[in-house]
Amino acid sequence: MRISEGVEWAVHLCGVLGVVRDGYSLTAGRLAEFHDLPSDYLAKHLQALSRAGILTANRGVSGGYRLAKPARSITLLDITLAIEGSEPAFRCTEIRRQGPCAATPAACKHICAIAQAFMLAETQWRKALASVTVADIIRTAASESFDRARRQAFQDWLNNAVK
Amino acid sequence: MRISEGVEWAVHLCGVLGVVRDGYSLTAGRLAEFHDLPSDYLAKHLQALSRAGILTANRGVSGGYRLAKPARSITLLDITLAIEGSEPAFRCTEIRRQGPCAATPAACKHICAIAQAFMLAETQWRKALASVTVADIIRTAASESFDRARRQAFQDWLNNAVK
DNA sequence: ATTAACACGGATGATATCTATCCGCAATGC
DNA sequence: GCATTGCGGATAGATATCATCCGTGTTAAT
Repeated sequence: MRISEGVEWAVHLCGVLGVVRDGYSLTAGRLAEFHDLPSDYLAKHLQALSRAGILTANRGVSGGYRLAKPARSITLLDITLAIEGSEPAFRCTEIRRQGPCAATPAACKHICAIAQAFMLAETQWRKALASVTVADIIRTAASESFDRARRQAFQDWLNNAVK
Repeated sequence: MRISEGVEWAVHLCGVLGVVRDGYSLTAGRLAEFHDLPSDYLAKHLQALSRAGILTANRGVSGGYRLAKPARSITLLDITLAIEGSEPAFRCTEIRRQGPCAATPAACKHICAIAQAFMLAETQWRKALASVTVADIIRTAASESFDRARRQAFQDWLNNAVK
């Protein structure tokens, strides 16, 4: 069981887009450059975020991506579901209906207790992710992972990269 | 992101083993038969459960598997970790250290806020799974998925399969 | 002692998913 | 027009999951 790397990329880059001045945007190429990621592949993920309504994309020579809504309104769950899809991690295959003591359709009126438990666990997981927004990430990262020099380098890079 | 089918199989079959009379056991072949699963592949998972101390295995002509501890002491988390391994689903690749504004080692003193959030979500997921035991599953399944006929068929099958 | 039944681990292959790249198309601003 | 960019499809390689087979060691019954 593993979450794809694309989720990590997407959250990081939503954080970057969250500090871009209103009305400006960054291209897929620039976003890839920022964390040295494979540009074409990252583009796929950005397109998924766009389809999910998390980013707004603009085509053409002055195009690029920006957040489709305020950073405080985008949760880690939103991003995760956009990249990974919304199917649950646990997929009940109803094996209770197989074998010599197979449950009859009538006996399967209730959802399997095992599936139930895993679904509940996944709900907890989703709740936790839904409680953290891109704005939260930006705030924490700004105070914990950006010293003076990096903050300056970031601003310089942004000013040059933004369109 | 998906949990392997083996987890579902393992929980179901731990439930079966949980109602076997003390001192008796079931072979991998019998367990596979019960839910019509690929016997050889299931065997791999049973071996993993054995290595994890969830099942006790006995070799030889009258061998087989039984629960290594009471059903109330085996959680869904125990089983999941035994099958899936204990690595977290979210693997931080520290991309903040890459690119033109890479964070210095000093700035990475704190864990990345993103990794932190995903780890916390995963902790919630684990908590939920740790709060459900095989005994709970047996109890719920018995009352919800076993009508009179199936209960009887199950007892008959067990009496014949057990050793 | 021989035999049959069983768990165990390694090796191997098939299938699916993830990662990555490339291409043509459509849209946009100069 | 023309360069730049997002978009989706096609493709291929890498990795993980699913599945099978085989030799070995162990056990109990004959």
